[in-house]
Amino acid sequence: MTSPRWLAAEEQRAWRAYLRMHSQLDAELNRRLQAACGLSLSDYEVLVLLSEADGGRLRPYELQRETQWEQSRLAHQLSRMQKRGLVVREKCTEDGRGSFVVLTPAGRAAIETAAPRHVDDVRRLVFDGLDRETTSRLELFATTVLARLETAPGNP
Amino acid sequence: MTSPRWLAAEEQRAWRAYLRMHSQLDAELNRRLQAACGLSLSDYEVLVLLSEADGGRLRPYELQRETQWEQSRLAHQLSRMQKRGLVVREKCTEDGRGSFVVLTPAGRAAIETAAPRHVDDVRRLVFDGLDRETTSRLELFATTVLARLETAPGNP
DNA sequence: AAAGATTGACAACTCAATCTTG
DNA sequence: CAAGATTGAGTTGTCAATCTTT
Repeated sequence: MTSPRWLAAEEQRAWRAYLRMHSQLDAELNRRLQAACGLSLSDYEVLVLLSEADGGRLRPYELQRETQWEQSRLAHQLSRMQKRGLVVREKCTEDGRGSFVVLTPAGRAAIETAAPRHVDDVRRLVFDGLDRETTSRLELFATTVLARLETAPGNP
Repeated sequence: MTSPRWLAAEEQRAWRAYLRMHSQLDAELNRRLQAACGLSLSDYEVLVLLSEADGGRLRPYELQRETQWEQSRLAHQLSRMQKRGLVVREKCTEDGRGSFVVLTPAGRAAIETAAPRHVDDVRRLVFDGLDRETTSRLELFATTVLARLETAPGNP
């Protein structure tokens, strides 16, 4: 039995700063998107994927693959968006089990209004402050952790 | 009227990787903490702050300052934790408007069990994969964005 | 009125269960 | 049974309103 391996001082600082930064940034981006366009970041993510897809239509499982959300989270999200008229669901003729999610004109209008604004928020709050080296390290950090998550051993 | 300034390709990649990484990591840390200790990350955060405080007691506004949460989020969180016996609220005699949040023995036991496990998860999923330079850049990234958030201009 | 704090209504997420078709 | 997808119950977070004390 070994005593717990705590984080080194630099790691502690980095971790606490990271946690605080993320929650603040996420909240701020959400507030702005909500205030300016009446969309949440989740709405935005779905709308972006649909707008980039051929015909503005995707199968739910494709959306799930891209977003990496829980299946039921996606279903609830789509139901809410449908109720607000941003998307509609259609039956899939090829596979009777499946369905399609289709961007409505209102949904397309929403994302076209929201995208430039949101990108501008991200640019100003994040990337305008970062040099190339820090940006590239950010990507390295993210991809490194993602790789570790994929091979994640359960708690032994 | 200028056309929107989109993100550069490296920025896009870094941003998308960052978003995906965070949501995956957050979910995984939450699942592990929940499975092993029956605590959420929010519970954990409150318990850490209380356990580091003198007498295991803090005023709600102090918790709010540290967590940077919305006032009502904190109040709801504390009510739930109180219902589960992790904390209790006491009246503040000095200031009739205020109250104290106090760690119970059960709350202290919970954080003492959870902390080493959770730190281990963070170490294994994150820091064991990062070299000193990347860790230091992570802190720089976080503090830079935090600084920008503090001077955040509204959407002009 | 402002500070400290709580409440209620509603929105969003998680987990487990369910339904339908392949 | 497995794949694609949805539903319902319970938890957590947000916003606006409220209450009490300074």
